[in-house]
Amino acid sequence: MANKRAESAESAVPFPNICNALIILGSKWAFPVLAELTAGPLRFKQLQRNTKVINTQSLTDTLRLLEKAGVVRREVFPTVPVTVEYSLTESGNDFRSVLGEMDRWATKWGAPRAELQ
Amino acid sequence: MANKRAESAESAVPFPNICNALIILGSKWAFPVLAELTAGPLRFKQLQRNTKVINTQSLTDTLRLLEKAGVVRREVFPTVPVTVEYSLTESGNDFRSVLGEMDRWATKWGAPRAELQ
DNA sequence: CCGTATCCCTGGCGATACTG
DNA sequence: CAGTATCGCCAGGGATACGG
Repeated sequence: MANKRAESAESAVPFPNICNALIILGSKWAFPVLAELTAGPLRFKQLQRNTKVINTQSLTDTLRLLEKAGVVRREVFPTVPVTVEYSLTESGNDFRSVLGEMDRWATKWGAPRAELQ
Repeated sequence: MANKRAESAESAVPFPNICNALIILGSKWAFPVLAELTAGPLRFKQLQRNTKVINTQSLTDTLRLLEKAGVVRREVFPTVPVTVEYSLTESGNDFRSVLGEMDRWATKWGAPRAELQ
């Protein structure tokens, strides 16, 4: 077994700053919401319809999370009834490169189970 | 409000193939384990020590998940007592570019809450 | 050393009802 | 329309004990 590290290993984790990104990707609905918003701003109800299954509570939770993470901006327009629009911030837009890389990888390696049993 | 999409939106999700990647990133310990393995093969106990907090059950669950996802390879050496070594597959190694992109993003946008309250 | 087998327990998610 | 307020559930994670 070609393993030098096993005997002398120290826990020096690569990619130390990823935590923020993981918080986003960890939440169940964060990605679908983000994906929807990459195509342009949307309002609450519209997001709810597009992401399909999601219920009110989960959607608001997700949006609050993404706001705190700084990737989504919330704008209120004082119409009657009130209109609220969600859009990506600059960092949110930049996050697309992450999603793009994930997509490239997922496409390249397809269905994993198939070929390696 | 500059929103054309809100009125006519259809749910055509970008990045349709990401699901596999999300399965990996979704599990709590998958990333730390993956991160450890990017530096080289490790044995079970060593992984457990390096990733610190993790317990036996969670670690095995995580490793089985990563095996099924095709990113981790498990090799048994019939020593006494038995030795088991975990390493990244080709797709597992390629996954580093995803982690790298996440790291780049997380580093660039740092601590989110601070500046944009 | 490398796990499997249990049990417990928390928080994320779903569903529903209601307010500004 | 855009949420807040509750409640219940249960899958996933933690701790421990034991087997090959």
